[in-house]
Amino acid sequence: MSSQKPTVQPGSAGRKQHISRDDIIDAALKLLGPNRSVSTLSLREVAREAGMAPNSFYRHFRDMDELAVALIDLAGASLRQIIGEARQRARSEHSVVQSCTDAFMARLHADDPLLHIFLREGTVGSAAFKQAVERQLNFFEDELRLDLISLASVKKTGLYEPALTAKAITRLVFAMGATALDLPPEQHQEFNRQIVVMVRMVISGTQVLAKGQADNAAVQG
Amino acid sequence: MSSQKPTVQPGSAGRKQHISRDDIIDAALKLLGPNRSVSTLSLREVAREAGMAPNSFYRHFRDMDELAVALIDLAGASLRQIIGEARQRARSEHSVVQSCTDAFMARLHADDPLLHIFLREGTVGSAAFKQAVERQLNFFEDELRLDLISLASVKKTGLYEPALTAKAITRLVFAMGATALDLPPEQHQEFNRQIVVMVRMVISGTQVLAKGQADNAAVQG
DNA sequence: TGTACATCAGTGAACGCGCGTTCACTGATGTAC
DNA sequence: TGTACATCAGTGAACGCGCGTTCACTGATGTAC
Repeated sequence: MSSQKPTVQPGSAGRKQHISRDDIIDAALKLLGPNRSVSTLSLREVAREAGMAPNSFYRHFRDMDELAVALIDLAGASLRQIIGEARQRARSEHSVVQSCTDAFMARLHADDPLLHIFLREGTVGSAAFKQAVERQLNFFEDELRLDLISLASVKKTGLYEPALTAKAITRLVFAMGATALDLPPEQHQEFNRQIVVMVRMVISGTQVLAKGQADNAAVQG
Repeated sequence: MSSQKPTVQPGSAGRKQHISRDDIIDAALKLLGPNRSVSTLSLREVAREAGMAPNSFYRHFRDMDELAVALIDLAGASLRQIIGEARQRARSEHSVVQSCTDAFMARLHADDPLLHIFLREGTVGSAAFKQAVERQLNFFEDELRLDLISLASVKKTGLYEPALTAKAITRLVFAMGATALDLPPEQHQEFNRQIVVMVRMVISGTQVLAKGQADNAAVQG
């Protein structure tokens, strides 16, 4: 039960039968935990945790950067699935935005290392890494954009620049989420409230701007 | 004119006369440039750039982390001064928010390494580092809060939770700024437009929420 | 003014360490005949 | 069912490197007398 030792079963001979990409990814995630940064992981450390020789790493990834990109893609896919489920659930019950925000924050407070990387380290690292993060964020923005459009159509409200609105909400929520990772649990509830209000501000704002635009057009037209 | 060599004057004997904290900070900034991350700087590298022996570093900083905190404090102070000047200028002329946003983005596109660190690396690093970033952000939020209050009072508009509004704007602008660092110059203008619209959304939103609140109170009172 | 001395910001040399990467290897697995 | 062989994911050993940190030192500067 020693917590830091690599997880190698005692009976295993010198040579591992098979190592998969997922084994390596799992090892990396185990090491990352809630507070460590990807950039502080070393190839040897990951190999050690995966119970394999350091040079075996190269059979699966070109370098640590490629591993980092894999982690981000995984994090994005995982989070999007969760948000997607929340979106489905919300169709019938209550506000889509509220439901998605709840799901996001539940995940946030679950201390998922994948999400931590996504939120924290999107702006540092190699160009490839940053592009991977940006790509995942764009997926979110795109799905949210569609939500906002259908929401506006149902509620008969305006919507000023849907793409920009989606971007603002996404970036705001992710930025706030990143700082929330360092918050003590007793502040989670207040934090959740703040996020919801902020999102409401942006949505109310986009409706006002849309209305202003429509009024203008009416005057001119 | 070789670009990467440490800046040591040829005539200097083995021993430096005097090394200041600022010399070390300058060396760090020179190394950081537009794209490198603080966490990739080594003590020896900074010392080399400053033209001093590695161990001399300890005469000025406990470790690299203390240097990083010093950089952040510097970045915050510098940016706040610029924003402060923009705020003063705006008093008479035009919108405070517009003016501050302009100043922020001008600075952003000036490739100031200090600002890069501030925007990019606020969510990684040691606890002390993250707290330093958070502290600087809170300064911004506080000043913006006061601006928003006086703005609302002048324009006779409502203001729902000034502190939260200020926080939303600050975080949104900084998050967008961080991603903007990787944008090619020809997209700067479009980016600036997006930021301004986003801020307008939040401000319009807070006014709507305040109005809703007031109406509610009127009905109940 | 001169001398003795304390201070302390600078230094050179050395330490042990973990790192990424390379090399030639090995042995399990699948396939052709 | 056997046998020979190709493939290739695994390995151990070794490399050179830059790192953070330590130690005892030195010599410029300021101060007391």
